[in-house]
This record gives sequence, structure tokens and C-alpha cells, in this order.
Amino acid sequence: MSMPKDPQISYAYLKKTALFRGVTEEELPTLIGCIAPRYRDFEKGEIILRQGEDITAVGMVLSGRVQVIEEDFWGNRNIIGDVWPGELFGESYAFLPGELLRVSVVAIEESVVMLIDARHMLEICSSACWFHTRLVQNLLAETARKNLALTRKLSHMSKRNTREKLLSYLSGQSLAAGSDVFEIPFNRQQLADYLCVDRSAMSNELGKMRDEGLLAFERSRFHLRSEIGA
Amino acid sequence: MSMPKDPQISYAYLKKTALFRGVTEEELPTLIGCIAPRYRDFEKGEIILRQGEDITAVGMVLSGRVQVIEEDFWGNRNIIGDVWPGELFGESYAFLPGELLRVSVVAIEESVVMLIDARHMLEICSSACWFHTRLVQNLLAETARKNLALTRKLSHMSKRNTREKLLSYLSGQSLAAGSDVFEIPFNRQQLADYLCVDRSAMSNELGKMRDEGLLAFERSRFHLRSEIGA
DNA sequence: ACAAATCAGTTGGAAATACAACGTTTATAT
DNA sequence: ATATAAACGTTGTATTTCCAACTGATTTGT
Repeated sequence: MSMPKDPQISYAYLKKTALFRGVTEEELPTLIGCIAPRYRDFEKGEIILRQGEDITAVGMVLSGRVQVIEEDFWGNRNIIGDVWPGELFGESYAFLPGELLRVSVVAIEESVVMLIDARHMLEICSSACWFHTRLVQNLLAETARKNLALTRKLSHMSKRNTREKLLSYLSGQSLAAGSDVFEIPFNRQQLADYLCVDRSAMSNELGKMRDEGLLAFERSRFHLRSEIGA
Repeated sequence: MSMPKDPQISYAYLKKTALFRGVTEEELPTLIGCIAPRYRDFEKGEIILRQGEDITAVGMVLSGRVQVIEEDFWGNRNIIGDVWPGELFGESYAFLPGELLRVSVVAIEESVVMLIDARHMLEICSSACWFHTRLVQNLLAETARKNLALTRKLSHMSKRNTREKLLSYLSGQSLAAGSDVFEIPFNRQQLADYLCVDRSAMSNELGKMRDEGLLAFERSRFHLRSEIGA
């Protein structure tokens, strides 16, 4: 890890991130000065946050690519997810003092990250700049969004068999689209991964449901039937 | 639904809720005046929030009991969860303008709820009271807490079979306790419900793992073994 | 236009899970 | 202390899922 003297922050880029959305390019330097982020440079393979730590800063990947990893009781490593440039990590832990990290964050390429202390985001700065409000709004919106996504996925996955998982997911997609005909953003393998089931078994189940008249589909386009099919 | 003239808000009670934690009883009246909540009285069975709505207010149950319900494409109702007095509802949707409710919230007893507009929480009030900061901190902490709980549950549930779900859960509990011996907060049926598996199948799997020497247990007390058992 | 790769559906056998039923132990109430 | 209820483990069977392998259709790259 090293301290980059001149972190190549592009304001044009930052203002498009979920955290800084709504702040203009002119306002950004003031805001950045206000929340006083730290910049860190990590080499490929370096650990950014270590399981067990108690963090108080939110991280944003500026360049490179980092991964969230979980190590269980027996030392088995499990990749939880990727964090791409512009995205946040550690934002759930940073606002819960005393809550120890259950994951590690690792740079899988040379990466530059921005670390913003949670207090700097929440406390009203001396210059009372309004950007703080916007930042907190963005932060809340972002955690709320993740929350909803997790809740939805969980509501599908808590179904006991593949058919019910599929119906739960498809029903949600249909309601979201406001139509009984809709497109899903997954191909079969991705859908199976999302629902944590076997692809072929899922395909099989889809076929059965089609034969029973519950639904029709063609690739990613689905049609749910409200009439109880024959 | 009616407008209670004199909602029986007890400041002593409010200051103990997750939302108002850290605000003293003396400060509460000022803060409450500042965020200008609305109070509503619902009869048993009345709908508080309707699926499809776009809400901008966070709700808190003051008395009674409300339930979060999901209705799918075919009209099947599914109970998502209960909200007890002092707890929040709608907090994920309130901060995402344009995001339509995928659930309904229903009073299952006569209930009084407090509705706080999201903007009142986020925008700095004229009197620039510092409580706002605390309120937002509490809100962020609360959504962060839910986020972590959801992420953890999901990481167990994404395992393909009962054994791996159990090991994922138990490993997490062990790491949280910082010991290979620990107590879990569930009985067998609750654990099975949490992991979305069949209780007897789960019991069976626990027995097999005990016989294989992976772990030992007695009721809710578990002991994970790091050595690869014979 | 053609070759190669990806994607989707199908099938059969092995493995795991759900379900129902039952006996024993542990906890709770009177 | 005793009766009652709840919790836990066990077993057998029906059902479901996983896995591997294969075919045909569609997409992609050249």
C-alpha cells in the first residue's frame, strides 16, 4: 500500500457515481475538501480491509478492481462479490461502530481507492455546505437500494423448490413491468445462479410449467397466464 | 383511518427506539417539532401502505401491530414480516423516489403510526438543530444493520444443500462469538425456518455431521471442530 | 457465409430433500 | 409432583434436485 501523491480524481467521473450524484463539477472540489478523503494505492493481491477489523470509513474504488472475500471457520475462502470503479465498499460496516468486518476486501488488480470517514459525511461542516445533505441522501438511497435488492432475492430464495422460486421471481418481474409480458435481464445460466438452483433442472421446470399452461416464454421474454391453465 | 388529536407519544419510550436513540428526553420535543411527523390511527385490518404506491415518508409503529404483506401476480398473499411498536417500516422505499412499493403494510390490530417525511429528516432545518445529524446517523445505522443481516442470511441460503447451509451459519456464529464453542439464538425449528430447510432433514444432517466428528452439540450449544475428524 | 462458441432444452441415474409419523427427552403449567 | 405440551432425533418413502452428457438452435467473429 502506498499514498498516491496525486490521485487522478476526475470530477467528471466522480459526479456520475452513486455517492456524488447530483453534485455539480464546480461544487465537487469544495465537497471533497470538506469530507477530506484519504487515497490509497494497493498492489495486486494486497488486502484493503481485513476480516475482524472495525472500520469507520467508506471506501470507493477509483481504479482497478477489488473483491469482497469471506473466510469461514475452516479457512475456506468464498468470493462474495466484485467492486468496480465508482462503487462503494464497507458502507454497511462504517456506520456501525463495534461491528467487526465479516469479510475481507482485496485488490485483485493494482487499484486506487478513496476512503471517506463516516463522521466526515454525517457531521455538519463548519462552512455548512449543503452538499452534505446530498451526500447523505445518496448514501441512504444507495443502502436502501441494496436493501430492496437483497430483500427481493431473499423472498425468491426462501421458496422451497425450483418452481416456486421461479414463480416468485417471474411474478415480481411481471409486477415491476406492469404487464404479463416482460423481459428478464438474465439468460438461463444467470437466472439459475441468481436463484441458486441447477440450470438444467430449472430449464426442465420451465418446460413443465409451459406444458401446464402457466406461462409461455421465448428466450428472455416471458408471458405469465392469469387463467388457471388446463 | 383517522387523525388522532392527541397521539399518546411518550418521549421516554421514543428515546429508546432505534430511530431516536441518543436524543435526550429534553431534546425530543424540539426535534419532533422540527421533523413535523403526522400521526394516523388505523383500525384492525386497515391498509396503511398499498402495494404500488410511491411513498416519501418513513413509518414508525407507536402502538398496535402491523404486518408487511406481499401479493404476487396470481393474488397469493405472503406475509413478509411483522413490525412491532418502536420499529420502522417503509424506510427503504421512502428514500428512493419513483420506486414503487412491492409490498403492502396492514394493521392487524388497531394501531397508531407516526409518519415522517424523508425530506424533513434530511434537510437542515432553519434552527440548525444538531439532532438531525443524530437522526440520520441512526437511520443509516439501522439500514446498515438490516443490510448486514440480509447479506448474512443470503450467504447461508445461497449454499446448495442443507449441510453447507448449516456449516455456513455455524461458522458465522462461531466467528462472531470468537470461539469454537457458542450458543445459537434459535431452536431447531427456528433454525430450519431461518435457513429455509426442513426441520427433520436438518436434524438428520446435524446427526450425520456429529457422527463424522465435524461438530458436537447439545440443544443450542455447538462446538465446531477444526481438526478433520475421523 | 462459415466456423466456433454460447445458449437452451432434454434425459437418466444418483443423491439429497421434503414429508409424515413416531418415540423419547426436556420444558412448562397447575 | 404430575400432567401436558414442546422440542428433538430418527426412520421410511415419495418427490425433487443435482449432475453429466448430448442435441439442436442461436449468436458471434472473421
